[in-house]
Amino acid sequence: MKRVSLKDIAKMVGASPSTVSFILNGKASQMRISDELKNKVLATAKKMGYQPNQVAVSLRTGQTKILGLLVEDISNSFFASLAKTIELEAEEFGYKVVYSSTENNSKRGVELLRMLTQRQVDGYLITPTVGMEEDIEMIVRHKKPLVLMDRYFPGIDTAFVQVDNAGAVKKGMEHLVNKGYKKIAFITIDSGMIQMKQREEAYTEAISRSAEQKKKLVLKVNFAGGRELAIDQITEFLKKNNPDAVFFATNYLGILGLESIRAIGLSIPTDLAVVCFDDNDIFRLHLPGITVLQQPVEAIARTAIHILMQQLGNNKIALKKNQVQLAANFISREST
Amino acid sequence: MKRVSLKDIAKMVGASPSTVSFILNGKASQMRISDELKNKVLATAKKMGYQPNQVAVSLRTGQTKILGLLVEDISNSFFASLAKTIELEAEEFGYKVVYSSTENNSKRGVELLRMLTQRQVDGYLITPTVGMEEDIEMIVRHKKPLVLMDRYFPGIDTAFVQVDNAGAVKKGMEHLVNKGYKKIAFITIDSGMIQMKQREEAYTEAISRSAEQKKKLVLKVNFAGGRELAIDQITEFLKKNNPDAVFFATNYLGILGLESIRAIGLSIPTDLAVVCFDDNDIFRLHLPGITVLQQPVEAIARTAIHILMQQLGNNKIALKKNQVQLAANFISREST
DNA sequence: CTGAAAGCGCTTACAG
DNA sequence: CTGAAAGCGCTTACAG
Repeated sequence: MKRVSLKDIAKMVGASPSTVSFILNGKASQMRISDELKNKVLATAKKMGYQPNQVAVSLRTGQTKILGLLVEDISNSFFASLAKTIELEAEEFGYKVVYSSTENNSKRGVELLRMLTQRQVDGYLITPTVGMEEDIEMIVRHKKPLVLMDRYFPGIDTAFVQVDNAGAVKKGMEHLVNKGYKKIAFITIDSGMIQMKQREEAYTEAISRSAEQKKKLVLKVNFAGGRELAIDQITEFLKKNNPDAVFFATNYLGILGLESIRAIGLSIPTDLAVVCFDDNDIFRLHLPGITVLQQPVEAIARTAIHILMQQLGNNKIALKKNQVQLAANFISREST
Repeated sequence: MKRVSLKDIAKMVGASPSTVSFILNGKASQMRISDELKNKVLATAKKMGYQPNQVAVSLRTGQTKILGLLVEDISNSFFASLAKTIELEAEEFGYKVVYSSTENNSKRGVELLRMLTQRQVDGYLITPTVGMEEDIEMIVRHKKPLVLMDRYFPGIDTAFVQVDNAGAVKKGMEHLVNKGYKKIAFITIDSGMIQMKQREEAYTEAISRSAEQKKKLVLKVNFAGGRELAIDQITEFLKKNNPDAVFFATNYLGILGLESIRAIGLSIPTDLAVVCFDDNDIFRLHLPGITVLQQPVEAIARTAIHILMQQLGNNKIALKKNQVQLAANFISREST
């Protein structure tokens, strides 16, 4: 069964395709088309189950009404809720979102970006990885609507929205210091991306200000070997350095860290206090509950969409800034 | 900066658009185009950063090379990893996947389905909700490639892939019975979809076979009131009926249930044993670990893609069946 | 008030 | 070996 086209309907009612197109697009009165013809066309379209071919519409109008969203990993809870909120927000403006995961692999990221370009998306929402600089610059040069999220490239002038990483880590560190912890470790990943640098710098800064702790204690976990090896790295680090508190720089590090802490047999917070960046069902349900810096995911998504919509000329509200940092929420639980 | 088209390149090198098209599509030798021209075209395309307009290609060829995936909720870990595996598998066959969440809302589901149709996806992978019957039938009538996942409509003849729900619940119930539990409750949702019915029926069946337990003990949680109210329903049910074991029918019910159990102050498994359908980071990390029936997510995704590819005529391997049930993995932890 | 025509950017049978 | 032409299904300025 072939799908019915505009032309089919035109033939059926004995009008021209253009007239049918006007009617179906709600321009009947504007084009002073008779109500009789209008109703006939509408009825026929409905009866025949007409669905416009969006591919043709897109080619003709130059607009796909699709936004391309690239996140690091859609199966990570932070990115999943980011994607979900963005999808819902975009719908409000009549846009559909297609999303994919870069898996933090720049080759994959670049390929996906090109694919989005070839599919003619109207705008881009990207959490870039190292290595995507050139392709991002290309989008900027083409003056395509673009908002980076969670991170950005300091050397490239684009809109972006992220959590205030420095402020969040500062808040967490102050909490630990005030509670009297004197040997606070920071566990992060070996990444060149700005958001991880910001977090680590804030830790370094906090230590340099501390009267009690003189030495940084940083582990950069290498993920190349997979999950088990990552846990081993954390275990070894904790055993060797014996900190009294640990700050995990991302939610997945925190999850691995909890496994590691359990394997060693340390009890939280007596042997070791724990703070983690990003909230998560696991941290809430864990016994004891884990103290976290929760990212304002919904606000990040909403802000990103608003900035993008402004670039697309779809927004009434004029935003002042297109480079935004939003404060994290400090949630104190029993782990500290 | 406008994007460069085939025609631009043709003009640039002084050849016709058709020749350029053949070269760019790797048909140069087949069309006996001179190596000189070929290299010139390739070099020019590269230099000018040519990217084919897939919208135009799709309109012309009638193929988008896009699959539409509709899951219940992408921020649920089960569906997130399903989506991820499907995306990866589809890539192997040269297809891109666009996905969305129905949120178990049939109106939304139907709208999304139409949107996929209008976008001319080449095939559909759907976890349907109640109320999508008509639109699913429409797809079947149009003979569009379609595979349902996780559930299906008994009255509509489509391909589908799901876990063996009955077998999984049976396995879990036998485990509980063998461990000596005599008052086993089943907590599920108030859903008309087949997969939930299958799970509940298997519970009923197990109870009817049991020598020790005569009466079913079933709670159907109503989600309309949101998360907190759902927890309240579980709390009240557990307090009132005081079972010695509870079987949660989905992962999100299990998570809510753990909160509820904690709120009541019951200890697992002494006061109450727990088994849950679907595995999850939380169940693995929970103290005590939660015994689960893990769905073979990757196998489900792979099987679904293979069936779809067969329908699309892309597969070498001939599958015998297009309605598949796959066994769950029983993972015993400390909660039972 | 309504229709014929051009064109979006491609691919591919057809002609030479 | 290469080019001119048709056509995918729409939208929209133009003509009457």
